Amino acid sequence: MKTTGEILRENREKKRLLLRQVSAQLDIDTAILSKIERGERKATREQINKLADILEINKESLIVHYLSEKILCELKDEDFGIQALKVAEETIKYGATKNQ
Amino acid sequence: MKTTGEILRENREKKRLLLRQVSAQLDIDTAILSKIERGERKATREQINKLADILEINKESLIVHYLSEKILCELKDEDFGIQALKVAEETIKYGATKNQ
DNA sequence: TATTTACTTGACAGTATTTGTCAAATGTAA
DNA sequence: TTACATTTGACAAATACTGTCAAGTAAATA
Repeated sequence: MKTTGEILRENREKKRLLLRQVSAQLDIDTAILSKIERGERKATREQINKLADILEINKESLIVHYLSEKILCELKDEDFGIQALKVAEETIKYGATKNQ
Repeated sequence: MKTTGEILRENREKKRLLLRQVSAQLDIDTAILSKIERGERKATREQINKLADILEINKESLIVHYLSEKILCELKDEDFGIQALKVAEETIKYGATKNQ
């Protein structure tokens, strides 16, 4: 599966936009956006929203991509990651949010 | 479903241990353990390991509980949380780890 | 070849969040 | 009352996050 960064870069290039142009709209330095696209940094949740608008990417698909990448990163060294995901999924479905 | 904190407290009381005794083994103040049990703070990953040992709780079940709670907390305000979980699950199953 | 332009890299700074201590407050039982 | 367990909240230290900046690379072009 493509990384979020890859999707962002592909879509930016498809629109013929420069890092400079997009990062200006995000109000950050080009350096950060460059790193985000190459996977060296993570975008913030807010930046993802803006990027979907700027690059005209379907919001749901971008967000789902971003979130699942974040979750996978958190579980990458865990032996019981899949089990945890399943429990989390069941809990959401069941409706019991019960968060802090 | 029970919270991680509830499980920890139940098991500590089952073993007739005081906060003081357990927190000493964790090398933290009782205040923190108290907060962890009441869900006011999260345990660290390392503390969860130690707690499973100290309280003789099945490691897999405690870890799964802890991780899924963490994930749910992260997704609590997300509209597409379930979708993200499913994608994450598929990605893990598929074997493509591809993390940063 | 020298300039220009886009992007990349790494050192660094400011801020936010996490993780903890401590002391005082509360609750409870002897 | 005293003693002990737990809770609470103010605070401090450590860590992680988010960004800037300036110098570097690479490719196109005057």
